[in-house]
Amino acid sequence: MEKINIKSLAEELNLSISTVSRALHDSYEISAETKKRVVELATRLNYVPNHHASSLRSKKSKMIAVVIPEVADSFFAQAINGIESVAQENGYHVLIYLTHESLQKEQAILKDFQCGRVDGVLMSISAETAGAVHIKELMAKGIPLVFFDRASDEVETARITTDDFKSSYTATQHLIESGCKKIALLSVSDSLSISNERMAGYKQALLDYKMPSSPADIVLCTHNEEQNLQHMVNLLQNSNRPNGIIASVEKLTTCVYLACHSLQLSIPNDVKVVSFSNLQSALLLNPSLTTITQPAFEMGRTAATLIFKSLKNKNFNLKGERVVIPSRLDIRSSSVA
Amino acid sequence: MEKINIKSLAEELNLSISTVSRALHDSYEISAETKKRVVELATRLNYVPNHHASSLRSKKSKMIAVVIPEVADSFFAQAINGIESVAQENGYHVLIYLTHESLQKEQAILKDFQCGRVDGVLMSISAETAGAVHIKELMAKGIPLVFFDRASDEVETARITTDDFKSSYTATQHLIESGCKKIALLSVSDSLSISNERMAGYKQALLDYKMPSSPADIVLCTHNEEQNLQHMVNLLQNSNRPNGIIASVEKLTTCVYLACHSLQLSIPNDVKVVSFSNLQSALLLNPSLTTITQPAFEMGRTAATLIFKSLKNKNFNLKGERVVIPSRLDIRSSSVA
DNA sequence: TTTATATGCGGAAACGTTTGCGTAACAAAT
DNA sequence: ATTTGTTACGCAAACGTTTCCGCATATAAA
Repeated sequence: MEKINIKSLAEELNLSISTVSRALHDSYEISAETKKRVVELATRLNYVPNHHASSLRSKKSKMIAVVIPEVADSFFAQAINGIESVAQENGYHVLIYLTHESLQKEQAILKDFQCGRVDGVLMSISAETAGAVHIKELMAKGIPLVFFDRASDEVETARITTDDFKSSYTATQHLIESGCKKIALLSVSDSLSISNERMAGYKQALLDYKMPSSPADIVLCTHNEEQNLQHMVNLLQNSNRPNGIIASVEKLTTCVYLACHSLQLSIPNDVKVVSFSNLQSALLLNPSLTTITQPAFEMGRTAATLIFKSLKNKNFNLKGERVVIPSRLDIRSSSVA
Repeated sequence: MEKINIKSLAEELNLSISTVSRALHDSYEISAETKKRVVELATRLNYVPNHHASSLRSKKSKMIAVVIPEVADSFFAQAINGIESVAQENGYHVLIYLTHESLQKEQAILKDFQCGRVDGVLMSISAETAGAVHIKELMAKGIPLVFFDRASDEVETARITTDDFKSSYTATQHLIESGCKKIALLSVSDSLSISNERMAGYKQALLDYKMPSSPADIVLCTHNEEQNLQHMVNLLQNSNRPNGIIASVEKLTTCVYLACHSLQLSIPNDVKVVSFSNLQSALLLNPSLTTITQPAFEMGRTAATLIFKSLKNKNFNLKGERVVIPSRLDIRSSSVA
């Protein structure tokens, strides 16, 4: 079985290479009959166009990259689902890159994109990411980029987020109205805009309700489970412990529940809990967990939709695009009065 | 800023294109001094090699594809993590494809791979997948493929699985020893080898313990949550309802818990539950869930490791490779006597 | 002195496409 | 009869690499 490419098709049909190429692309310059002949032979011989050659020539890769910190979180898993579905609809392919919250990896990954490997990038920055030169450099090369969830404030481009401030405010408010007098916020970064938004919403709620706000109530967690658990235990066995906790990321829920369990503190009687979480199983927890559910799938979809819009329409400017998809507070047992 | 490629580097340095290329690849034919000059200029000018050109010429894409049914499951999320980590170590890139359990999509995706887009494929087949011509066709083109978790029996290649038969046997045994007299198995496919293994383990345990085995106890679930819930309710409000349930995939857990809750059946008193699940939050459920925890991350890692082994070493044969990584039964409240 | 051997580099083809430009044939308009 | 236009196609140049050759020069072996 010899190699089957555009050239061999052309020879077989006594046509030129260009005609075959155009026929396969359904060009208007080619007669219907010729098109039919070409397509027929192509399918018969099981012709599959070489993607590298066409990418090289056309400078379009038909690929987008998704750069995220981690995929172990159900938020990103659902987001990927959304992204992939849109990509498939548009005939695009999806590359996945995990930064593991490392700025250095993020830089290396973006740098590589300068070779034209991908036509566009969907990104949620790492917790470490402070500067943004690597992002700007990539965009300067003409590669469109849209942020979803975690965005960099230093870069002017589209960003799909959820209403972090508001949902955090609502969560805090909910805890206050449930009788909490001292509310702790578990954060995972002090630089991420998303974390700051959540923190701001929390603070604003405390302010509006004339609650004392102490810096000690804002706990910066790490990426080490054991360490976080220890943190939590320390926090909760303090005499001046909080009676309300907001976990600003899904995976911190486990620590809170475990710490409470080991200290024999009752949720929600001793301490009420609400968590930013997309866990399907939140309502099965003991007690069922009040969550701020983010529209992960939709965020993925709209981020992808937006990037394709800019890829199809070159003079569509991503700069001003700001899509905010609201989260939902699902009140369950962990926070009731 | 003019285009910066190998040619412009060569001109700038008064070297030939081939020399520059060789220098960048650290070829032995090039003097140390020349190499230094080239590399220095390359980094100074921020040169990034064009991946499409090199792939076209060298016929190596430095990409692998991961083809899975869904990513919403925490098993696949963790597996992706494992795969990506190994890929990054090897300088490879990871393409993600979701079949959404559709054979047709799976076929289209694999067909596309024939263009040389990827050097290798990691795959977990869809529940629909019966035949395997599309897989064989791809492998006939010389693209190595390794299965992880869900494999096709018709294809001779490496497969990374967990000990489905044994872990299912163990789970059943555990329920029997906890006093269950009638145990239902919730399956999601009657064709997937993995499902059949789990079913066989279950049946064998029943046999060994001289328990009656009824076809009605094996419930084939769908991909529709509502429908499954209804199924579950029907099953459990039957007068002859089971008092033990094994959920062979993670997402079925929710249905079971919800159905029990709505029927006011107590877990584990009225019905004991164990589930194949990788949910971090299993121990936080109400009651905490006994799980068969699959080594998802490790399975991803070894699958990836194996494919790279075959990519590096052309005469390494994947055919006979069978890696079985044991799952772990984590006994918790949902199944205690 | 001749013959090998290694070292360091350049020329040019090839990988499989896409695409700008040219052109033959024929019809319609002037 | 000439011009203009349309349709349908071919030629050949890119795209940026990798790699097979070839070819000097230098050193070592014969």
